[in-house]
Amino acid sequence: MRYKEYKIYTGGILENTQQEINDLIKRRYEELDELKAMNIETFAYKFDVDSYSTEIKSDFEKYEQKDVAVAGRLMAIRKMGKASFVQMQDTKGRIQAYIRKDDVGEDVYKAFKLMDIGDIVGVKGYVFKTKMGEISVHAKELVLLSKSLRPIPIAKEVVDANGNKKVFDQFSDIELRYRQRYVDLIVNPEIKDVFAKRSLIVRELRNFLDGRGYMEVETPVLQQMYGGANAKPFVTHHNALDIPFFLRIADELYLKRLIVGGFDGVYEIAKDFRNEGMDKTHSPEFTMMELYVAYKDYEWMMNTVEEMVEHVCMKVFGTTKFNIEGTEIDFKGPWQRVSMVDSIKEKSGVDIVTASIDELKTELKKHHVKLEGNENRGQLIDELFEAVVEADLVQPTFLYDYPIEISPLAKKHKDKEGLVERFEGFVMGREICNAFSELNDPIDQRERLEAQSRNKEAGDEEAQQVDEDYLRAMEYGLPPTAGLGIGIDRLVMLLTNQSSIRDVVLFPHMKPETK
RNA sequence: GGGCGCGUAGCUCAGUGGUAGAGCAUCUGCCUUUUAAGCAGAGGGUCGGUGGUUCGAGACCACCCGCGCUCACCA
Repeated sequence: MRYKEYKIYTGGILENTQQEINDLIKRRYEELDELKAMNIETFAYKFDVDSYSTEIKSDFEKYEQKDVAVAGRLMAIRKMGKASFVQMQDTKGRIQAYIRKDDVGEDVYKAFKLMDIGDIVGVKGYVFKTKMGEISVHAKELVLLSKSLRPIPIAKEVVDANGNKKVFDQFSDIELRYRQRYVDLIVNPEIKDVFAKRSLIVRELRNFLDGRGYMEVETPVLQQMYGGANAKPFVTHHNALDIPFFLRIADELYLKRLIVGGFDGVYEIAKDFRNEGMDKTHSPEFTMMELYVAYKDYEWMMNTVEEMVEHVCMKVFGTTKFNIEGTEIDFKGPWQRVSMVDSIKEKSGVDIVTASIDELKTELKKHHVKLEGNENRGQLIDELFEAVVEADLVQPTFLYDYPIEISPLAKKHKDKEGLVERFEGFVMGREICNAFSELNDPIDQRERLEAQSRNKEAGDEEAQQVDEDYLRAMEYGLPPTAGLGIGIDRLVMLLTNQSSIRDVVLFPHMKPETK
């Protein structure tokens, strides 16, 4: 790691400190001392902002010669002796301020000379346009709001006549950008848009669901019994009860308990945790939206997903058409619908309804799929689907009717043996949602969970547990119910055209920094 | 976990075995409408870490740490 530790003596504030330090940081601490010696407040309490950079620039006629109060981080300082220009970056963008000794006063200008790129300042003054045509604030007052004690990895940028921004020496080290996202956000402000879009996407999901009358609820993160998905959990310990707790891997079983309890439509948008590997599409904690609606089935849910995604696209982006990694994708419904049986038959010629285990294995071998040897029929079919079909599901597509073995919480198909009423939505070859007609027969459910439990004993670490309380709830009566799960991170990845989950998560997990 | 690649100044990067470099940033001086401001000068390094090869290692070898891509695993 590039993290360094020094112990230095400056005779000042840094005496006997133990922290990352270099000449640039040392210099800033010295400036801090000098400013304090001048009775300058180096960390202020408040500043009343009344205007923002982009608004002043986009509505110049209204602001011209008017007094404004702006605040932001100094991103460029151009000193020309007794007058200077600075670029201030506020939450919306950047604006130039003109600092003239004659206007702000000798003392303030002297203090200004001790300010650095990265410092947060407030400026009060009037709006004008320079000789070169740049809309600026002519400062009458300049105050330091927060002294920055670390050099920020500043890049210079130039905007050409066409409005295209070119950045020089951009802060681009991926590791540092993730580890110090706060710096990334300062110096690469365009990424803020991805997170703003994420926020809007979640808001519009809520608006859609609330508009349908479904109730948002909160269910336990800490669970004595985990379930609702096949995954390895995180384990923690509750001291007072002296028992282990699992961090939830899904909301499903609690939400369906609420359907039992008489809520007809409930949803939750929350973090799930799975103790598995991390890569471009997997994060150990991720955000899931789950929705359960009583008296509906999976076909109804397909329509709902189409409407929901279309709603989000239109509200947030104003269109259903997206260019994702160079491919034109249209989320407008109706989406293509194809059964797993038909899609595999079309791509490989294999009829998974009649094929024997050996035939499935032979076909998988043709596609170079490595098997452990103990896969059941459903798992083999799923493998075959992933090998021959999944990557080709580019435009939004519902794939429906899954093998029963890999769907222990889904209702048996009303007339197709060995299958359940389940679908997943795919875009760009990636799964974006998973849904089914919920299994509401407690006797069937017990058999399925016990089969899972046997798998677990046979070594399947991700098999589900037999949740007796959930089975008890089901015995009281779960109405026919349609359920849905959407991975929010992956949906945001698609809609914002980001190829890594880490680029839609503000603080992605990293291995510890070593000193 | 396997394979490939990367790690040099605050940032972005050169440096193919012989005195550690550039641009920006920083510091000093000049400069009252500049804008990748300019001009003149200066400082700044455990070359990710530990061993090894060599007269000599930033470079070569081994191991370790971190990051990326990819495969495996996996929602």
